[in-house]
Amino acid sequence: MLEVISVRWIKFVNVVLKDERVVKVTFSDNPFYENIQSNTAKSLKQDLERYFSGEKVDFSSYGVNLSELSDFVRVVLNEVRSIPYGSIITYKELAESLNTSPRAIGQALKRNPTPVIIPCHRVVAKNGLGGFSAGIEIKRELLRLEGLKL
DNA sequence: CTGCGAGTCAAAC
DNA sequence: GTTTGACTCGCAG
Repeated sequence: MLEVISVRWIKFVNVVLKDERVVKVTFSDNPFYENIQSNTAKSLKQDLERYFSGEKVDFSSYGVNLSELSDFVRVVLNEVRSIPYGSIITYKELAESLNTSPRAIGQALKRNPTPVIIPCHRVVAKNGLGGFSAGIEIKRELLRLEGLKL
């Protein structure tokens, strides 16, 4: 069962669900054709709309499908999911808590298929912003939504 | 301030 | 095997 959510923001944010688990999040200039059936998808759409209008929303209760990723990436992304709304951590700090290196963390984050749901934008460089697979301006705006500025 | 080299480690080639 | 980063640190100019 495949479902699609598309909500308007500075760009359209498109979320693809498979069997009520998030498999992919993308950003685009035009909306995706929606297909919303399950209660999970309905509730997620509402949560996304609330989040992008500036409300504090926690996505950690939604299921995510990470089966195509390596073990290392899964471990990193799981750790990232525990970062609370409105707070940030550096690549270095994440690396230290997982006994690896900042660059390896960056590699793993780049492979995050579901930005926002897995809040990889809350991981920043020690001095500055770091990068973002969907574009650095998206990351900056996500942080601003959560009341942070860099 | 800016630039460069080295350390680091998973992924990609 | 070698190269390449969503990084960081230290040390020159």
